[in-house]
Amino acid sequence: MFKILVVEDDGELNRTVCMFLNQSGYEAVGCRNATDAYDAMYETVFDLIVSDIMMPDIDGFEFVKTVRTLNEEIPILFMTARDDFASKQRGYRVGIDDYMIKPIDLDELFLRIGALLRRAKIASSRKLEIGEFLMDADEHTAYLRGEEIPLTTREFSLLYKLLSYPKKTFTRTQLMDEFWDADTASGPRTVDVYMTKLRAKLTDCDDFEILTVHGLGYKAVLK
Amino acid sequence: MFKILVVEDDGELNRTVCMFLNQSGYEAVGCRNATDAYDAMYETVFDLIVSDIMMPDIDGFEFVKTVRTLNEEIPILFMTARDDFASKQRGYRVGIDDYMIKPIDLDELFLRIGALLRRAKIASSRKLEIGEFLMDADEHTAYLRGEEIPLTTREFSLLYKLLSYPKKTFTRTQLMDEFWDADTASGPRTVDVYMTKLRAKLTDCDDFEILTVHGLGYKAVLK
DNA sequence: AGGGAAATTAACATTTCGTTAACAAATCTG
DNA sequence: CAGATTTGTTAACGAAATGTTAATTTCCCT
Repeated sequence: MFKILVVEDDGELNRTVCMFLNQSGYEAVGCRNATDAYDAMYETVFDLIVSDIMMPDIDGFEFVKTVRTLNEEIPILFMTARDDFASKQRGYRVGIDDYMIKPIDLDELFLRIGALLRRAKIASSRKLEIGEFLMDADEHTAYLRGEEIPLTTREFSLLYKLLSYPKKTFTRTQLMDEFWDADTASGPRTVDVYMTKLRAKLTDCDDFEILTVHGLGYKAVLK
Repeated sequence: MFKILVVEDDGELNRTVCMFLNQSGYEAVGCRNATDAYDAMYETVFDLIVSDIMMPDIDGFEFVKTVRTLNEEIPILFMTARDDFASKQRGYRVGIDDYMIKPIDLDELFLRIGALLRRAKIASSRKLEIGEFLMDADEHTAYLRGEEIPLTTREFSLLYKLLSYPKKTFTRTQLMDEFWDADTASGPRTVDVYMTKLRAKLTDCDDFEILTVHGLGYKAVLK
């Protein structure tokens, strides 16, 4: 069971995110400000932090800075309001591991959290859920509305990767480096064929789609 | 968390820059002279140095020369009071990576630092944010007020480059050398077409603009 | 070894992108 | 101010990337 700390001063959003994460199999604790968050962290060891940037008193940057002096490893995901765009104090990049722009797409939040936990080698359950579509890396199966969609090994690996990092573009080479033997002689165009096959098998899935990034590769985007 | 050393004898500017960088999510340490800087570097490993040129006792050139004997990698950005071409040349000769002229535009400083860190491959994220405009190199996407602006590969590369070094003029040849194959037969006027296309796609963006430098090339300036 | 599934290649169709060329507009220069 | 040079813009063409299908090879399992 992974513990997630949600620091967000907007009560409604805080509640929404926590409820969603709890329903998704995580153990989420919500705090309305950084001070409460420090207290919570004093009591509990969290695996990941989701934090707002704009907060009264101590803002997200200050908060992260303090957290990082205590723990350099814990994955941190920032949430920022679109209005912050103008007034925002730049600085998405430092010390945090990922960020999302409000309004928060909960499915995407879930995927990003999964990816962060996996990357942090804290290995989360290897399930992936996007709307009515479900992938289970342990069972090596995919389901759409409860019905199994048979995928071959390659198909599964590729789709799982794309969906683990929604919107992120992968080149054919990146994908092949990861799932093919280093000494394989297969051409990069092989990937194209898999994308065609995946798209064909996923025509009934309205939760995401595989997009081509011309000249680069492919990415999955949630709908 | 990236650590930045700021070497500047003007106390007010030093304080301003450090405060700004700290608010932006970096960890900035200020020194008023080279000797103090050496001490600071003895204690801490920095990821980047911002240094004045004109300083009492040991000037910027001497300082950089010494730093480079110890660390050939660390990005160094010079700040100088006047647009002195000679010291600019001399700066690059002793191994600086970038150069800004006072008065320092803090937003621009932020972007340049980001670009340097990215180039040094230390930066965790490859996002670029200017006002309401956002570029994400991982997604290969650009957003204005949250709405995606579709860019082709070339368009993306060129804009990303220009915005990483605001106000810096790039010649058509420089840009083509970087993004076109070495053996390409394309003429430099090709770049013009992309600038037209970019300007057309960015008509709604008020945060910066692409300017022509007659007889030289193009640059992006923040507004 | 043989059958079947999966992986890969090859070939062709289709789409997208990059480039050029031509002319208009702007800018520089003497 | 006028000619020369540089740049802006557009549309059309050609090249390159991708989509798709089917045939061929490889891999696995019994």
